[in-house]
Amino acid sequence: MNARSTVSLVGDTGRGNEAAILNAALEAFGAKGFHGASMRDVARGAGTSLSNLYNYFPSKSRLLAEVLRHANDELVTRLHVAVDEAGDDAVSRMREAVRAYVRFVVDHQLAMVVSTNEVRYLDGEDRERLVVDRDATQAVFEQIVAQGAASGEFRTPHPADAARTVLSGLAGVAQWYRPDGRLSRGQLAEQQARYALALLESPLAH
Amino acid sequence: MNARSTVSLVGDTGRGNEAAILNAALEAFGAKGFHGASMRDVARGAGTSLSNLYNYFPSKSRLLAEVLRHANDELVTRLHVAVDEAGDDAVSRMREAVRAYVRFVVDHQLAMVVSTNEVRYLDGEDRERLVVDRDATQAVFEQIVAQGAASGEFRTPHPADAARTVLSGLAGVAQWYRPDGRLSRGQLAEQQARYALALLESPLAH
Amino acid sequence: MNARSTVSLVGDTGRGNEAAILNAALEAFGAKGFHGASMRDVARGAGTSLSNLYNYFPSKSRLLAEVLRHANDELVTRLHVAVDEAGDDAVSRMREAVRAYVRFVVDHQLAMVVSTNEVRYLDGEDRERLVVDRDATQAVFEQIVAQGAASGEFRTPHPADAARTVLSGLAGVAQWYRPDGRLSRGQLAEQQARYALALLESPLAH
Amino acid sequence: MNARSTVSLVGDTGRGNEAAILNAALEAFGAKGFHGASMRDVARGAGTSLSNLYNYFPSKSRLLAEVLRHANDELVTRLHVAVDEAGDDAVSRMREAVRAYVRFVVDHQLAMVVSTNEVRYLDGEDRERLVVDRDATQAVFEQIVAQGAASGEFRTPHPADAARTVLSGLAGVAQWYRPDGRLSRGQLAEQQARYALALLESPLAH
DNA sequence: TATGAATGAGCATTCATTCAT
DNA sequence: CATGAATGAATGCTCATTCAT
Repeated sequence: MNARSTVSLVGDTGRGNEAAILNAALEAFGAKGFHGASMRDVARGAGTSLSNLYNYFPSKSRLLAEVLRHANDELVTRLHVAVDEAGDDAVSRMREAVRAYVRFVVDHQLAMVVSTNEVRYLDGEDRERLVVDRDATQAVFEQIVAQGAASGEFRTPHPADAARTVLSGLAGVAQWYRPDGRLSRGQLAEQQARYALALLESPLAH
Repeated sequence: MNARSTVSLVGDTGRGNEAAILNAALEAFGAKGFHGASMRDVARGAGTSLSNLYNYFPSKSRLLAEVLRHANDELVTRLHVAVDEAGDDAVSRMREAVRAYVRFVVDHQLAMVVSTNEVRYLDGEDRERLVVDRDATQAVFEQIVAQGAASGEFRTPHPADAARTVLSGLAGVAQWYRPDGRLSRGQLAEQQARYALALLESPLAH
Repeated sequence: MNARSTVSLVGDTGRGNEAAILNAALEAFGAKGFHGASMRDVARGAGTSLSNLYNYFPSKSRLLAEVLRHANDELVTRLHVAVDEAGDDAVSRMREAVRAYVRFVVDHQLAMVVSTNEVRYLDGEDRERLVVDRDATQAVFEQIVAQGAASGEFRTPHPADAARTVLSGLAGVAQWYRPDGRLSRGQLAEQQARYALALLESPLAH
Repeated sequence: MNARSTVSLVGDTGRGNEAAILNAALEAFGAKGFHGASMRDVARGAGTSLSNLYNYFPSKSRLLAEVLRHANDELVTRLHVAVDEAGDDAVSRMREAVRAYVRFVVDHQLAMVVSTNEVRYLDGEDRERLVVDRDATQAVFEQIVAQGAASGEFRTPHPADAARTVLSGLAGVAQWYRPDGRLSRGQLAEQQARYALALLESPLAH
């Protein structure tokens, strides 16, 4: 009941082996880390030749950047859909945001882990771009917290700090989650939502 | 007022260059990651020759293990002192535990970051030993949460899950903390304590 | 008249630098021994880069194994041709076998020396394979001795022991032979044949 | 009946750890070859520290030289004793020489193997000295063969060549001998003596 | 004698990347 | 797009040797 076969992060891009390479890179970076994984590892995983990698990505670093971009895009998309479909109050919106985040972590744990652990190895320009994209996610949460603080739904002071702490906890899920764990995907999402709302000192939450 | 010059994690061990090597390794692994940093980097940082490193540690992997062991020992020691000196109620104990943890993160952020990011590169045996040691820390938090749940101080269900989430958030601090940030060390500790108690649904906490 | 420029052991294999690498390895291992010669020595001798060696052979040990395999193949081939072309009696067959062996030693002394001295450094699996191949050579001699013993051509008891001793002496030739020595290739072969037949106690031999 | 526990080549020299070091070096060079064995291996085997080795021998190369010198001294001594105690005729003398040689091979196989395989790694001067010492051994055999050729006991022409071939075969014994083999030490010696005399075309030998 | 710490050179091997085809 | 061969730089690690004690 609990099982959920992880699905490839990147679907066919309409460009030959591109998706296979990106997914193999995700796998390799996830298993051995950016510096621990070699381009040969990636090529082997993608079922293509080493040199062919360079027909798609000009460098290992750019390959990592693309992997992380795809991961972040997927997360952001899910987040926006969830928040848009939620009710108007901050509690509902936060609950849906947390749920969506947790579901992403469960569906694409490896992508989440790699995103967390390997950003630091991005080249300057790519790093900055990703930081900006990540800030968008953070902004979603901050805005909800701020809304709740204004409406009295959340009593925590310093909305930005609190939002960051909530996100820290959510990102942390990827580090310990195991698909065969006690909680189902839905239960895990529910639990994390409760933690978030409690942390934000929502008087109605429990 | 906010500044606090980070102090070496490892003090003189009474064995030649050992402390210098451990501290240089921490620095190097922190800056470039385990696989990104070379033994030459470590040697340079320690002011000794590459080959001399191997008179102290038989491999890069064992060097990492020793760095992480020292870091964890320091954290565990601080934690136990803090909890022992706290009052008897769960709220006080949790507050002190969180404060001690945050102070460790601030004092030894690099050690904390490396501990979080590079454990995965430990060899089998070393990995297991560290996991055991880490579980001791987790046990401290779990026990406090369980105590609070029993006494009614915390209303959160599933003490173990909640404790893990609190710890996730605290470990996360090391990833974004900057010494020149808005909050002083004490304020940061206070804030995190509040988040933790709120998350645990302590009715008296705020 | 005596000179005979040693010819490369390995001819073009149709795969880029492979033959050049094998021959350079033979030269290097012969000059400095397996552990005394470095892959850099081999690369230099083959006129290619160090790293390119690994596009052909996955390790120094496997490179040695291939060198020895080529050497043994050549010896075995020559031996079989010689014995097949000899008369039916044991004396003729032994004489031709010894002659062929000696000619191989003279033509590929280095290969012979390396085969003798460096087998021990082969990895388990490669070692076993070569031992099997070598046993084939020994079997050729044993069988001839056995035939001669049965027909009365050789009066030595224990054909297997005698065959081994003959082979020991032949292999020993590679250790002291000098191309500028007193005896020509043919004379040397003749002399060794006489020694072998005498050792086997062939009444007609002299 | 066949067993004969190999005894240390070098007995106490009256100089601290010297004998232990020499024997450990023999063991190490025998197991891994001169370049494959490290001074650390030798130190470990001798139960002393790495640096202490240099109080006894100024270099690895000189250590090898001393090992080989001790081995050759023992062989030469045994050989001279055997020949001196033999009768006056060439056949008896040759038989005793071969017997003594074989017994040395059996008693100190490792020393024999190392002598054969690692001489080539000796430094110029040490190499020359050992070659001279070895020539003494060869001279013993040559002289016996020459005597036998003169007296008609041996009918082989070219005494020097024949002597060399006999010695080649004897040295070869060390490469294949196993203490648990079919033949006892005495039987092996007898067999080799028969081979030698046959090779030398001694009409009375069989 | 004996040791532990130190070192510079060297080792086999792997790396990301390039290029001719 | 795809490949196999090629390369220079780097990697973790070991080496014989030295030296202060």
